[in-house]
Amino acid sequence: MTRIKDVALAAGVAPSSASRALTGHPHVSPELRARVEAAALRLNYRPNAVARSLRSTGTRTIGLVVSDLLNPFFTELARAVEDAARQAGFSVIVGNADEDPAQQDHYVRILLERQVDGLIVVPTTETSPLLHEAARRGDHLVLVDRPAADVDAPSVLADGTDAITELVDHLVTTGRQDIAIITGPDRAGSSKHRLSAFRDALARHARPLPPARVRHGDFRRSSGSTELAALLAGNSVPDAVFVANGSMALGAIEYLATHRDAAPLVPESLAVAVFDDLPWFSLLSPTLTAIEQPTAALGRRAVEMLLDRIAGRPVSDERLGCVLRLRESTQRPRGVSR
Amino acid sequence: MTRIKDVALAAGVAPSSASRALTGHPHVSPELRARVEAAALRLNYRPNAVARSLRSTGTRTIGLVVSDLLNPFFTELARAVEDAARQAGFSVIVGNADEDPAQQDHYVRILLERQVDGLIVVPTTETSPLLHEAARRGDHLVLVDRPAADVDAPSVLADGTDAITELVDHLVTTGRQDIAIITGPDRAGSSKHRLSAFRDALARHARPLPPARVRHGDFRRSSGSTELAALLAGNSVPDAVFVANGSMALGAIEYLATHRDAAPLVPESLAVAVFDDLPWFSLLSPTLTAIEQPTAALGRRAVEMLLDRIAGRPVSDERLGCVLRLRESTQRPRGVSR
DNA sequence: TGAATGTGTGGAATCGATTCCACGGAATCG
DNA sequence: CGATTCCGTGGAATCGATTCCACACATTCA
Repeated sequence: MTRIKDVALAAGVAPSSASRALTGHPHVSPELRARVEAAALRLNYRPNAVARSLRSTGTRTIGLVVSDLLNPFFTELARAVEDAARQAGFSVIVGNADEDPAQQDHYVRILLERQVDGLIVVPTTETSPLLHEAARRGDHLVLVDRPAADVDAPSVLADGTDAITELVDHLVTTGRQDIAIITGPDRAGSSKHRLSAFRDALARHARPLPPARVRHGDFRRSSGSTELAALLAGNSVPDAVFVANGSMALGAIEYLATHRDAAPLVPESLAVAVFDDLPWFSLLSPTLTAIEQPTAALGRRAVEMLLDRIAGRPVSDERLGCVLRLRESTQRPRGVSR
Repeated sequence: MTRIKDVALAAGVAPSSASRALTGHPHVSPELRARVEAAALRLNYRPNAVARSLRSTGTRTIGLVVSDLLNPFFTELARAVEDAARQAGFSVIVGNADEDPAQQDHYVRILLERQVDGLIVVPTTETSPLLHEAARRGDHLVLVDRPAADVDAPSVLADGTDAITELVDHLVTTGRQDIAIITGPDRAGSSKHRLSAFRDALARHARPLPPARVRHGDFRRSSGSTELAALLAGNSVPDAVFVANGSMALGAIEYLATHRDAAPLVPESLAVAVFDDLPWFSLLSPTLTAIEQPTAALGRRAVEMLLDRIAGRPVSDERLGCVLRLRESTQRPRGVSR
């Protein structure tokens, strides 16, 4: 491997000068710079970023720990983070926690050992000792999509309260009587938040949300099927269901499609709505009512906030709004008024 | 920050001994090891992976450069790679080339500078001077999903020839007369391969594939719409179309959905089939015929091959088969025989 | 019992770059 | 015109860990 020493030798200068020439230091004569650059090119020199990072502080790398890479929402988030990071000259190391707190900790630890300049995390749990400790030690940290109560770090979240309220209003005014929710695990902040926004919205219409109408999935595809099946198994079944993320929605729709004869008709006897909008929702029949999150914006803002933090600029929490996309799956069929 | 020197001091030993104790070196007395471990725990010592990598060779990191992270196929691939890598104790740095050869080169360069132990690349182009050079220099490299003629590196590809042949047979025997293809850019090896398998399969039935029936998209969603629109714009339109990847299929279906009145009926007057199967294809009506790739297996094998290569074990190319999933979108409606 | 081998430990060299410091010469300033 | 600042450069220290080497001591073997 050719090192900077070799380049310096070939150019007839000291290693220190070669380094200055190649990293664009101000006080370098054009003549020397040209000689060094020529030598570097001739020797096909590739700087060793590991050595560089050791001496100078900073790796120009940020770590991203997401809770489930297979969920298209996080894919898009990761993509946005990667994009924004690259534009700022940073690389991204991605860790997939798979909704498992232990695996999340594993990645946080690894990434910190790798001396990432900062960390963007979608916390799988609301309380995490390791994240708490990292924030306390002054590691640069930004939380995204889900809050974490005990971690002292800024967060960027999608605030779905208004959209959820609007959705519930729509369900109630179109005559739905028995409204259920399939939400995520209680340990996830986003899950709790969506549930309470939902409950509050129902309360405004003086509707309670009985425990039997709250199902906790794990945010993964298969739990969408299972939990919907559970809801439909009783002898009194709901006439509307709100699914708290896209992956579980896929599972739920699959359940409906594979049990077409036994399952209630959508939207006639069952309204379906989803938190998180996916491109193919409008290709289904009926098309699927969904709440659209500002996914890419979340990723971009997370990176901006992290870079601010790294640069020592002040950073505060941020909430981005969501938009309700009313489609066929929550429509009362024509003429069936009550 | 606490360094190993501090731990050594606290434990009353030399840094070299501390290092041996913590890295599980064989000749260390249990007593000393215990003292060092206690000190490390007490000081909350976190080893600096950058420094470690500089001295010892290897970063236990592999680089993955994919051509388009938003394509669910690559998401799943990335997920599989990440999974297999983690199990082997490696981290993954992901770069997204966005189907742009320049961006691909950018990432390959960055990742090599970061001293990744190996590189898994989905090449955007069939010939890449930088990859060629990297392979020549002996950097560990594995290509996945698409071949690259001039790069001396092992590859893992999904071989769709049989499935494509089967599909074409099915289209021809169910009476389709005018069969078209929307493939990817010519620079992508996978695109060329799918096109030629398709052409060969037609040729067996003595069917030519006229230039007007071959549309080149860019593998992205929007080009699916545009190219299908172009096919349907002429005064003679095809009665079957094969879309060469999932993202373009999404665009194509969107086009059909938004032009429902003007567009031909599927499958009655237009059969639609896709290379790459996505979970929601069977939720559409009509459900979508697709060729399923062994996506996760591709990712796993790529990692295994890369690790073999790093360990100096011999590695050879691999081809994994695909499966045709016949669904409604290519079915002749009952009674409309010819 | 003497030689050979093995074990546990400390000190110093090392990985490859950046950066601090010093120094000579040029430019600037009062 | 002497003093100060600035510029360009080389040599050496440095980042934090691992690993080579040497040495003291214990063990094994012939």
